[in-house]
Amino acid sequence: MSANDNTVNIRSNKGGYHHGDLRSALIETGLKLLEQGSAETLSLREIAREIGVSATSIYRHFPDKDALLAALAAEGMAKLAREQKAAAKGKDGKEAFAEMGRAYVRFAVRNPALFRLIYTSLPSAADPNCVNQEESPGWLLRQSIAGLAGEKATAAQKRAALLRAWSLVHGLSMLILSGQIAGTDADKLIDEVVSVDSLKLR
Amino acid sequence: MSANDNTVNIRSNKGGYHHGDLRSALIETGLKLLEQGSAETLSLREIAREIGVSATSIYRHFPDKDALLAALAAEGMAKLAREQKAAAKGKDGKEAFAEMGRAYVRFAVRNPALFRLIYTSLPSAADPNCVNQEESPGWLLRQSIAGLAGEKATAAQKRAALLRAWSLVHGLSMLILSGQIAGTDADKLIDEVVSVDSLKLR
DNA sequence: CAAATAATGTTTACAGCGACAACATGAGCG
DNA sequence: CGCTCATGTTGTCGCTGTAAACATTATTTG
Repeated sequence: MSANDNTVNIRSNKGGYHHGDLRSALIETGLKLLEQGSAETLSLREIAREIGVSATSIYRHFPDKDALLAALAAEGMAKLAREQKAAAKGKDGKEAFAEMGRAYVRFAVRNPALFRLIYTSLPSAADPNCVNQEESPGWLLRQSIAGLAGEKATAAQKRAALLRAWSLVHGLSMLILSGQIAGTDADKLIDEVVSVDSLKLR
Repeated sequence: MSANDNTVNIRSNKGGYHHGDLRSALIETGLKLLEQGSAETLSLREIAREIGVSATSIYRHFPDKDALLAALAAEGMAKLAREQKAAAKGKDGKEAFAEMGRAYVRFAVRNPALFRLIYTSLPSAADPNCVNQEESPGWLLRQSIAGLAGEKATAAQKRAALLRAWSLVHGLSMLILSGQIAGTDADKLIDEVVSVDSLKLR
């Protein structure tokens, strides 16, 4: 369920001094604690405590807190991208896009702290070598939109369409998370907003 | 430029023990420091230091840090609403709405930390007695959209139109702030996205 | 296989933070 | 003038992130 999906070659805590796969454990528990609190209330010491390891051991795997948070964000981004793909699987065209949008908002609602973290742009996340590429949610939306925008759409038109689509789902997600949209069912909201007709695609 | 616009009836630090209008000073300096750092990096002690007052004096005016942040957020919300109004002044219909959208995004870009704070929903900001009403940006958008949506639009249609419009500008703002939209001119982005045609208004 | 070396985890320590309690000051009212 | 209470201060606590020095184990190498 976590980290890099290698079936964790740990002996998990064979008995003592060395943990085995602390790095994965850090990310895993980090994500877990993120489910019950924001990224700001998340503390390195709490993670360490949870794992049962000294507070400073973290620094053998990450230069500082931001680096760990960046790793969590990358993990979350991959998870979001996976869910988007899964939601659109089997569909194509308009429906594929709509399903991706739904998956996007649903992810935000179900993982508020993680979602916020993803889009909080710590300095480290702006690294050019970072995951801002193939696996990013924006990329996936781009692909689905590109197919939608029609053959004779210019590059600029496609770009604008992507921008509108992404802004729409992202904005809806954020507004829901910040409690600005009073107690309405999230799923209904998604359908109201993420209807392909609402995007000027061509 | 700050607080509640009352021309600060302070003697500003007449010489000693009592400051005069610490509460306003706290908000003012809080907003100032927010311009060069996030809400998380903002510390009560730093604000106090800046004003030249002891760290704990803050607690004579706010129960805790969240309360001060909530006050800053309220201040920011009012400022945003003011700029929206000003931008739409003299215009009406589609243009009024477009100008409001532009003002919204522009505000976000120019006041990133403050904008984020506004939509961070501290528990205190969820208070029912809070400013979530008339002066809120959402409310203003609602008004302009209501006018746009046509006479025979149902309430549900109007609600959906508002939701789409707000999501669009909010999402664009957030994406820009999080650095997801690579180095393009913000003003151009606004015009690309916030074109009334892109909203399914009727 | 044994010794050197590198990787990983621990202990100790420090400064900065938010917050509480006890105390000091002085403004406003009788 | 003197009381009172709002406002500002000092001292302290437990928490945080993180640096330095040290301990333990894995891994490489002779």
